[in-house]
Amino acid sequence: MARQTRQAILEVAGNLFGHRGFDAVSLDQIAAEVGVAKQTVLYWFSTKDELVQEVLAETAVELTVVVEAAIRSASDDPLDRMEAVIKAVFRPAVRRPSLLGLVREISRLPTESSERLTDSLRPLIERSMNWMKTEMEAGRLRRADPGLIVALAYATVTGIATEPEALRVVGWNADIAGLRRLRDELVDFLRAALAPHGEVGVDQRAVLRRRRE
Amino acid sequence: MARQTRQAILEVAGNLFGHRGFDAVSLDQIAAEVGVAKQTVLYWFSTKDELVQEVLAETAVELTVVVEAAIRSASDDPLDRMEAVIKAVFRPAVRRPSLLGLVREISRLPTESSERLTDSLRPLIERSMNWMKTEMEAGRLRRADPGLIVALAYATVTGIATEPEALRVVGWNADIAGLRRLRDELVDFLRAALAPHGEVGVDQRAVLRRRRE
DNA sequence: ACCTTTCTCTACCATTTGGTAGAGAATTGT
DNA sequence: ACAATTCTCTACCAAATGGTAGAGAAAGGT
Repeated sequence: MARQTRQAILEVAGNLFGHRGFDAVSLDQIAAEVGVAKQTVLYWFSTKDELVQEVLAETAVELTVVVEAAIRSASDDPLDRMEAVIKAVFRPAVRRPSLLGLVREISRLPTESSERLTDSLRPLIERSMNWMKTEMEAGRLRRADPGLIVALAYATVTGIATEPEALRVVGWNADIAGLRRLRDELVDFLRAALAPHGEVGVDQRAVLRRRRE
Repeated sequence: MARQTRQAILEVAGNLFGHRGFDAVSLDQIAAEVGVAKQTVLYWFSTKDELVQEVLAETAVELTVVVEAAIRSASDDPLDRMEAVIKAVFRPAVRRPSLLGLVREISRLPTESSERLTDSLRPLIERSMNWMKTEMEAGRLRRADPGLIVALAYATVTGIATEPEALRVVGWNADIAGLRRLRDELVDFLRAALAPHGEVGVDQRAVLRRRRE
C-alpha cells in the first residue's frame, strides 16, 4: 500500500500552496517535487480543487490540535495562556513556513470553499472570543471588542510568520537566536497589547532572564 | 494621447495582483477588465514582469507619500505620531484593499525583484527604526527591539487590512461603522502594544467619546 | 496635404494548464 | 497459482498562458 504517496503529495502541495498561492502552483510542479507523474497526483485527488480542499482540511486539524493542547496545558492566567498558544503555533509555523501562509490563502478562495474551512475553525474561534469576553469583564484583559482582538492577534502572528521579507528589511536574521528573539518579542508585543491598563503585561523576570543570556 | 489607458491598466493590474497574486492573474484578465485587447497591455508594458515592476513602484511611491505626510503633520508624541500614520494608511487601504495585499505579495517575488522594492522603502524604514530607538531610550515607548517592533506593527496592520475573511469569521461587518470600529481598535491595540510600561497607551478620552456614541 | 508618431487592433505561436483514456506493473486475498 | 484490486505510468487533449508580427486607425507637426 503506497498510501505514503498520498501523504507526500499532501505535504508538498501544502508547502507550495502556502508559499506561492493556489493558482500559482501547477499539478506538474507538485508532481515533479514529489517525484511522481502528474497522473499519480490525479489518481489520489481527482481534481486540483479536491487536493486544495484536503490540504486545507488537514491544516485546520493540525492547527486545532496544537492550539487545543496548548490551551489545556497552560495556567489559568489569560496572558500566560495566550503566550502558550503563541509558542505552540510558532514552532510548527517556523518549521513549515507555509502552514500559516495556507491559512492566509483562504481569502483568495471562492466563498463556498473558504466557508468549509472557516466553519471547521469556528468552534475554536467562538470559544476564544467568549473566553476573552469573560476575562475582559473580570478585568484580567484590556477591555475591547473580543472579536476584533482575536482578529488582530491572529493578524500579527500570521503576518510576522509569513513575511520573512519584511523581517529581513529590518535587519533580522533567520538563525536560531533570531527565531527565539522574534518569538519573545512577539509574545511581549501581544502581552502588552492585551494586558489591562496600568498593569504590566510583560513578565519582567523573563525579560531579565533573556537580557542576562 | 491616450496615456490614460496606461494608467487604467496600472490601476486594474494593481487591484488584481493585490487581490489574487501575481501568478494567478493573466494579461487577458487585466485587458478584459480594462476593456482593451491584451496586445494593448503589451504595448504599454512589454512584458508581464515589467507591468508587475511598475505597479510595485507606483505602490511604493503612494505609500511613502502618504506615510511621510502623516508623520510631518502629527504632533511630537510618538504614540500620536504612530496613530496618525496608521490612520493615514488605513484610508487608502480600505478604499483599495489590494494596496497592502500588493506589498504582502513581495515575499513571493524572485529576490532581485523584491529587493528593488524594499530598497525604495528602506529609507522610510530605517528612519522609523532610528526614531523608535530614540523614543525608547527616552522612555516614551516600550523598550524592545526597534526593528522587530516595526515589523510587528507592519504585520498587524497589513494582516488585518488584507484578510477580510478573518474579520468576517469573528462577526465583523464591512459597513462604515464597522470600518471605524476596526480602525479605532487597531489604533488602541498598537498604542497598548507600544506604550511604555505602567503608562496608559490608549487615549481614555477617545475611548469614552466612542462609548457615548 | 502629407509624413511621422502614437495607439489599438486581429491573427498567430509555442508552452503550460487541468484533465481523460487506458495500459501495465505491484500487491493482495483466496 | 490466479484473479482482483491497487497503484503508477505514457500518450493525449482542449483551453489558456505570455508573447510576436504586423496592419490599420488617429492625431500632430510642418
